[in-house]
Amino acid sequence: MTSSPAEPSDAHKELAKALERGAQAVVPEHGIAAKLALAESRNRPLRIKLGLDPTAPDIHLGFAVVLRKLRQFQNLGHQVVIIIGDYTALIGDPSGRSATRPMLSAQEIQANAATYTSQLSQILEANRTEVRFNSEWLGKLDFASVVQLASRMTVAQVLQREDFANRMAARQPVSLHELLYPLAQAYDSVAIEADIEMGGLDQTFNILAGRDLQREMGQEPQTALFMPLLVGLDGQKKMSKSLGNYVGIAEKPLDMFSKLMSLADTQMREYFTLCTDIPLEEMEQLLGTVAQGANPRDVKRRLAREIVKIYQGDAAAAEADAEWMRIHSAGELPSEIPAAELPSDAVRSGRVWVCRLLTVTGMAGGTGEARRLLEQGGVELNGKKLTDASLELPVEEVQNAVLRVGARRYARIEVKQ
RNA sequence: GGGGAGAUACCCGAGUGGCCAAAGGGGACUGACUGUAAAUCAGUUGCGGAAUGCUUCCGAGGUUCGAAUCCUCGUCUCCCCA
Repeated sequence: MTSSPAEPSDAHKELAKALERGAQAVVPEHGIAAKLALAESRNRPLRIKLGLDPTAPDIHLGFAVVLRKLRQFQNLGHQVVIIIGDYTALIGDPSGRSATRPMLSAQEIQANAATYTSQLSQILEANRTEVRFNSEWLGKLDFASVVQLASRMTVAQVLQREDFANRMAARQPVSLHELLYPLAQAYDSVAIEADIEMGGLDQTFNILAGRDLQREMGQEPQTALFMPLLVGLDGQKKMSKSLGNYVGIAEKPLDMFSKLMSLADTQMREYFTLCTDIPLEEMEQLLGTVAQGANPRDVKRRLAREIVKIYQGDAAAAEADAEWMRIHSAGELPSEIPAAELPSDAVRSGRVWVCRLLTVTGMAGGTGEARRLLEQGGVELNGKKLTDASLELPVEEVQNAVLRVGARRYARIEVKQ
């Protein structure tokens, strides 16, 4: 059954190198080239597996790293198999968690999975993407089959895992059902006959368990392709929506651009590698110019522009760049300033109190905050700094005026009659 | 089934009768600096047209001149033993 796969050619190795761009690890080491050779010798596309937790879907650059990698395989004619872990979500993946995950309700899972599929199409090619729910096969297993499957893995093997080991050591509870998680994920690989499984390093145990189980069940073990987790804009934690350090792929070009420009210089290499298709040699050359004294801002602009281009197109990227320069470098006003309405009941005998102006336009959360912003010198009206919290402005002066709060919040005032 | 610990602002967390609108840290916001950032430094961070003003410390009652702090009941969380 496990006939030795064909020897990879130089061309395979070359392709594998490109596919391994940005990867953190590949197990076994030359597994990608080997799979490419296998695909060619058997004249069939590879099946690349990616398991997704149907929790909160949020397609941001971090998630896009993995999706773009999948797309790369698709471009070579391979088949992507997305597994929505609706059944495993009932267990709750213990990976990287110090506590038991809450179980999701069936409705939550359904709703999340639906949004996933629509979002995936933004990066993946639909006709080379198969979306499967693992309840399809896991739900069919009866207790005897589960027991039999479970017999293929030992408790010691499972407990070896860091998460469990740590929790045991810290006397945190580990529920029995959590021990079944790796087994379930491994069985997914068997069910869909995966050639390659992608995931983060936090998935090491689960993915390698898939290899073991496949071998046990007479299949050729999958190659594991580990992609790093993209560090978010804060430079500290992995990019995630809940941490607020993310860049969504559907954001407005200027927002995307601005967010990317706020990256720390030291994160540029990581973002170039994982979020763009710029050849690595070119990246090195660009980063090299910075070392020689070039303004890192310009290299970062290039980075931001490349990324915006991928999702919003070349024109939008160029526009975002120009706009950003206008605002930040030339210190000019943005070309589009959101309008804010000033309701008539905020006006008293032809005058508006500054604090009211700030709260009513949403620039300050309350009078106290408005006062603070004024006192701290963070408020400008038509380029004139305002600092007096008791100031009453005539309506004529406010109509159509540009209100700026802090470095980047603008509003054009529209007085409602 | 038995025993114990706890719930404080966006988050973590100190406070155990008045000196508490509540320490400290994180985060966020503002300013300075800059290369745009990061880093650093400084300030702010319940509401309030500001006042010896108002509403807060899981919820509901109570004790007291006075409660985040004490008591009762309730809700929820965690730990230990079985």
